[in-house]
Amino acid sequence: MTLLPSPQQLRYLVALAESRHFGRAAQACSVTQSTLSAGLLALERQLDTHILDRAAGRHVVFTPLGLDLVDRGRTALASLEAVTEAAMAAREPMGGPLRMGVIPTIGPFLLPRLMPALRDAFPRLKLYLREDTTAQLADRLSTNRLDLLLLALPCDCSGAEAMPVARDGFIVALPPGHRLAGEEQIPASALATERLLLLEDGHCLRDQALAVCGLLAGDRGDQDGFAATSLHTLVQMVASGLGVTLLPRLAVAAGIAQGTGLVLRPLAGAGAWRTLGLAWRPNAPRTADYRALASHLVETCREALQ
Amino acid sequence: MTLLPSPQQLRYLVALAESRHFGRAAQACSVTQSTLSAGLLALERQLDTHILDRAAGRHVVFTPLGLDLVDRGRTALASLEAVTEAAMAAREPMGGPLRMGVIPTIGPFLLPRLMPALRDAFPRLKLYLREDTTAQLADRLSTNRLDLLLLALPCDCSGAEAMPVARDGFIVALPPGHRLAGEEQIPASALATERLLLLEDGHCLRDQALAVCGLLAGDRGDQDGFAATSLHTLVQMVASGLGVTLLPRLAVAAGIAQGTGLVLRPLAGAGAWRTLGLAWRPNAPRTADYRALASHLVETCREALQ
DNA sequence: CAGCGTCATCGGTTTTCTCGATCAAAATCT
DNA sequence: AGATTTTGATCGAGAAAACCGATGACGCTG
Repeated sequence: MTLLPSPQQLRYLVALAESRHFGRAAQACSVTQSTLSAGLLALERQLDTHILDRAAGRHVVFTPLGLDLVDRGRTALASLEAVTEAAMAAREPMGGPLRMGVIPTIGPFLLPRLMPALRDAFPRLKLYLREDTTAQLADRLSTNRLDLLLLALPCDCSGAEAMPVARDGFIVALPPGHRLAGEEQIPASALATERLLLLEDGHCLRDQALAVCGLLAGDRGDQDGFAATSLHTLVQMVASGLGVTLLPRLAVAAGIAQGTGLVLRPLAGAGAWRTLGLAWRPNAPRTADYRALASHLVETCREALQ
Repeated sequence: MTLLPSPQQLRYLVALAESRHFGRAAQACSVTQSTLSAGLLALERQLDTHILDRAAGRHVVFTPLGLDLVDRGRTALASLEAVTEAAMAAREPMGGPLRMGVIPTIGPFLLPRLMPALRDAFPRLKLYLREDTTAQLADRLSTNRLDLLLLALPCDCSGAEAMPVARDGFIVALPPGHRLAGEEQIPASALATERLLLLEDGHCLRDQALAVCGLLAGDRGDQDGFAATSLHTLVQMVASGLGVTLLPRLAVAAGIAQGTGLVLRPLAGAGAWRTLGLAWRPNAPRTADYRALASHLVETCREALQ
């Protein structure tokens, strides 16, 4: 039988990798520096390898193998945690802390509605939130720093399991008095000749808006070099007559354009929406919780979209 | 900080799941029965759950959660092993034991050549072999019971990383005096009217042979209910005039048809071959070794195919 | 009902883990 | 340069955990 590294030692290892400082790493592990030092030395002795380059002056320097081991240690710890988490989840559903990532074009408009509903439904649920772009969230999901993502599907989170929860329609936002303001609905083709304002690169809404207009990403290169950093600034830009844009109905329903005088018209056409959904690691210990959360989200989204 | 299960406890858990007997499980873990029993109780206490259904009379019965935890424990142990293995692999490349799976239409013809070459090149390598069908091997790869597969690509080992090592051409095997025996090469179309003998279902060579003849699996349903269980029996069947077949060049080069009087002609056409390759789990601790092995295989295959 | 097989429990021993204190070396300050 | 501080390694002692052998409890079997 192989000699396995102890979870403790792995904790020391990854803590050291994160702080690059024995004392602080020890503090993070709630042990003394001597304990952490001895633990790491024991690990090196057990594996019969050098994890740290102790010749390298003052600072903590990992060997190439050391960095590899840090990575593997992290995943090993995560899989150990999955065992206890699965047990906890079975003992009391929706119990422990849940780290959820949300994209900025959903979060501010759905969460204010979602959170109270969840507090009522699952009083013991502790929901930690992080707002970031799809790519960033996907990275954090795959590296076990997030448990659950709320974003637009399909997302290229390799290997993730996803579940759709709602269709979010696109709304065309026009400055007051715009030539299209008279229409009930606006077909995507009518936007081809308009100056279409978009979020800056990295926001999935940008690509989805372009796609629904039949354009490729990069096709339309922010002619004036101005892209908005949030839906709120985007709305302001439209209001100052710089152009038109597409907003998610969710944001409109949450009142993003209130008081701006903008003209809001649904985008016409069959595919004039994007899919919102949850994504998580397959084999995650609490998939049952996630599915329950998803069905709650379906309800909340329906309400939020009127 | 979460309380993690100890690797020891997880070992006890999976050992018990495998033997369903405390005494034998303890023996497998090289501890006494009392130790294993106490360890499992401690685990149940730590996780505050019931893993075993102790009301269930005589035999060891797991709760549903218990079975889930066994599974998660297995993967957690595997990821811990990956840490030590990565260290060992870095210390001495091609060092430790390597569990390789091979399909039956490659193994018997390539391994006799491969093994001596590997022994020379990597004297410290300990290669454990298992011969089985692609599906079985893929299952064992994904459940960490095998490290490396030698098979025909593409294989549907979900999530596996693969590397091609050779093209193995198809050879048409005809009974002596067959009407096609005069040809230099035989086009796939000429086989459409022949009685094509194949391996039984489950062997990938069967599907590949059908595909290269432009037939779908199931198209040709072993009309007489007879399918061979190995290439050797297949050769015997052709020799007794029951029909014709396709053999991998590798098998022919290894002399599978020697002494049978069979007429052997290359199959003509651009796609008249299949790809042999290695497959392994991505993030496996010894991918460097696997790649080195792959390049050795390229050489051995070239030689084996003349 | 006696005997056997199986798992849980108990006391004692060995091993491992951890702490506080101390040391040596490098970095920083004076 | 010399003193001081910072940082990681080391040491001895105490605490905790793992393990073993023996024993107990319970159900199954003959």
